[in-house]
Amino acid sequence: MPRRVTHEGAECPVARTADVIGDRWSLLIIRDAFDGISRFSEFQRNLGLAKNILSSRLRDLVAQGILEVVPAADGSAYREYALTSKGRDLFVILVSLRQWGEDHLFEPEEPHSVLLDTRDQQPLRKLEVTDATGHPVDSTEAYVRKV
Amino acid sequence: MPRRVTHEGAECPVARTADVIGDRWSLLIIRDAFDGISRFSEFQRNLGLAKNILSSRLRDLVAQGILEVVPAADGSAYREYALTSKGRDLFVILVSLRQWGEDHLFEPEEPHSVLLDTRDQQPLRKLEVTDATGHPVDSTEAYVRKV
DNA sequence: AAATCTGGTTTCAACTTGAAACCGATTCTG
DNA sequence: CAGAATCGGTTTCAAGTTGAAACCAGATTT
Repeated sequence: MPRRVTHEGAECPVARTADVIGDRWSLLIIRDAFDGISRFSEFQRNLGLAKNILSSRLRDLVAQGILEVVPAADGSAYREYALTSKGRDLFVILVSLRQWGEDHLFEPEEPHSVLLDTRDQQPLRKLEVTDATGHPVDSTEAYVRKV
Repeated sequence: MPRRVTHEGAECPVARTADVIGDRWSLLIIRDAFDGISRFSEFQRNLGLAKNILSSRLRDLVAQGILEVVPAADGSAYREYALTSKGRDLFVILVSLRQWGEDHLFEPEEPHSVLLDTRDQQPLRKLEVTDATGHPVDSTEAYVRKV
């Protein structure tokens, strides 16, 4: 029986991360959470996904400790979903996805949303992979050492 | 009929990127490609996924311009898959996934593979989101401006 | 008190995934 | 050079996942 393959126990951090957020909806839910979305109905309206799928994804993200359920900020009896510290640390991943998409998935003049620094309203600087001393490193100058 | 929802035309670069690589296998195939894997059978052995799925994912990645088919380096009649320039630009995404996984998905003493700088054998520096002047910015200090 | 909104769960069909069998072309082996 | 093994897939089919829509209980609004 073809159970969903999992990499929970993988020695490769990329594999484990892909296992947790390597799914279109999870990534978009997290993106919306960074944009301040917190209620079930807001996620649903904004993403246009089926409620059962949203329900399942939110449950998974809470189970992973990426989101947590908190009482509604407006004092009502409803619940809200908020990023945990672990979830907020996904920010750099979202930024890397955004920057790659901007560079490779839009036509030169095609408009897209932009992520701006609140202080100066300027776009953020391009992420850069660097070595221990801060010098740029590209993929040919690094290798994975197996555990 | 529930056709696979797509965000090809989304105004949000994160959504478009998630559409292209937001899938467990694609991400792992790309990871392996960075590790120098290039042949169908190598990917299959290394990832342990079904051949039909691998075939389908490779086809998609080639269609997206992330991989390209090239003649085998050993002069045989077989083909190989190589990262394109667009594919190599995914490096920073892989690094961000790796670093988050290292920080949040392993127990303190649990071993995992590490990405090292070829020159000095040291781990790479932690990625940092910064503003236009290079100062660190966290998710609360940035916002998305819709197009 | 009735109507509506919220946050789901259930149901069921279509689609995707995965394992295994199969296959033609290429390469290795004796 | 014949036969065996490897390579790079495709086909088949069952099981799992996704999605739309209906449904529902509790909270809120009118």
